[in-house]
Amino acid sequence: MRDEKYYTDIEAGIPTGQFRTRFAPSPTGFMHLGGIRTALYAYLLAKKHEGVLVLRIEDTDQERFVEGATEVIYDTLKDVGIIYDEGPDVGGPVAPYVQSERREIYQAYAELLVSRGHAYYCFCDKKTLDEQRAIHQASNTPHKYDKRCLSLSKDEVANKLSENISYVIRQNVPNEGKVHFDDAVYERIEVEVSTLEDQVILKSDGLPTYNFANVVDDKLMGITHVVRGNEFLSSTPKHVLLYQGFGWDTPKYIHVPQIMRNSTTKLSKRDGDAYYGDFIAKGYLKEALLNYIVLLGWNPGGENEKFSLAELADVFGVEGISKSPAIFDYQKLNWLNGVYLRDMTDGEFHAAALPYIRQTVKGDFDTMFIAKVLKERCELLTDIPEQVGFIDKLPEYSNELFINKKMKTDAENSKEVLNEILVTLQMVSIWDKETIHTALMELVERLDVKNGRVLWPLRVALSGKAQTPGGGIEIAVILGKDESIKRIGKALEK
RNA sequence: GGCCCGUUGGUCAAGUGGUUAAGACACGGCCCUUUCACGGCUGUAACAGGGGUUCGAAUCCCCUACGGGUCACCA
Repeated sequence: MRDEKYYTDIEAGIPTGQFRTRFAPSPTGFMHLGGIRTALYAYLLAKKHEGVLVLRIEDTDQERFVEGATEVIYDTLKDVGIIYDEGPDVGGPVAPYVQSERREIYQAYAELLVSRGHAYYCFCDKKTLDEQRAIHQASNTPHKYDKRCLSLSKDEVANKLSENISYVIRQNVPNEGKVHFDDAVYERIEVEVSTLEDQVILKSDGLPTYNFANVVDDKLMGITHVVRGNEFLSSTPKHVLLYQGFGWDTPKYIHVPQIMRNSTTKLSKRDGDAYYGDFIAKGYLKEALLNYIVLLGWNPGGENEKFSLAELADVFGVEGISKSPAIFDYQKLNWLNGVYLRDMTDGEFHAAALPYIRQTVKGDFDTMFIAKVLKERCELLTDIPEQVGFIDKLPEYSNELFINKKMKTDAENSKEVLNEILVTLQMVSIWDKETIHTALMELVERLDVKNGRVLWPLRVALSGKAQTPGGGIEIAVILGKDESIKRIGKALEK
């Protein structure tokens, strides 16, 4: 048994008087969208309160260890702009920030809890426990550990320990009474302790379970506000009991609702919609993704929905967090992504779009101009290659495309008009938007028809598509005079 | 199954005893010297159900239904 000084030495470093929150992911190799949102909320609250965000790596499950997984966490947070003030790679006053490096601390605190009667050694092996569980499952009665090891005498425990029998330490939950805590989102939650089990707090490998490490670390790291997913709502009463056992105050809890794929299922790895990387690969801008995510489960109050990270730090607050789960809506994400794209300058958009344009456009074309007309009609960068595919090579198309009810065009009158267009364009000497526009508008006037009668056939002849970035005139500019005339001639052959 | 949480239009959601029940996405219509898109205007569409409390309930209470979470030596 360690003396009091041991504990006071550890606790001496606890920062006080500041708003401290943390993001505590397990290194699985991927960053779940829900996790990023939790991190974001924590970050924003820390910013708002001029506090500190701590990054803590929860790697107490050795079986799940994944090489390079912590780097994924660092990189993703850095990538989206969530800056933490303390963490394994940046240090801080309450290091280490990786749980596997804190095993002595957990062991010491587990022993402290045992000495106070709030925890006890348990020597039951897995087989015994599995059997018990099976019995309860068969009879459909709720399973709870029966506390049999609690009745072991001090000597019995000492003997077993000296015999090196494998053991765990369990929390000793009182037999009756209630526990409650106040959540910033869910308000007061109260449960009967009789519904709680004597959970394992220290595993036989000497490492703590999540529920224990979490409490010890949050206390020792001076965490004042805990932001986490609401899947932890049910285990929070057990945490509260642990705090009480130590004689510590509980932090403020802020449980946030889940992000769902649909009303019954969560976002999943299988559908490729759970991880940050999935979305970046699909062509989403991280700013748009982050902005969308923050809106899932939080309402800004006003009409504005587009926020930069800096703006969010200002307007974000727990009052706006909702209780019910939010369903992830691709349509709205796409829309928001499009908003971000359109808000770029032409230069920025060109830079972002160029790699995608170049996937299908290999020829010598004015990519700056292409990007300009593309910007207004693009929601996802990954849509671009298909959108501009016709530029290099006219795709096969059906004459049906010339038929457009609204434009009052059909195969016959398109043919007539295209002949006129051909003649008109051949006379255009300066091949730019203005000149072509003027020439064609004169044609429209001379034929005494609506614009669409002329421009729709032009678009189809030049692109072989009904939907294109830019209108007929713009496409003509992109393609150049020779190619444009060639394509119109081709259309006339059809 | 026990315990905990949730339920306003297809989706995100405002709303905290008296509102014509916001707004956004999506969808439809109209407009905009070119389809689509962008932009503008406009339309369709909701308080899960049932009991209370109250002069008056989306708002407070109870029940039911549905959905989610949790009940591991995972986090």
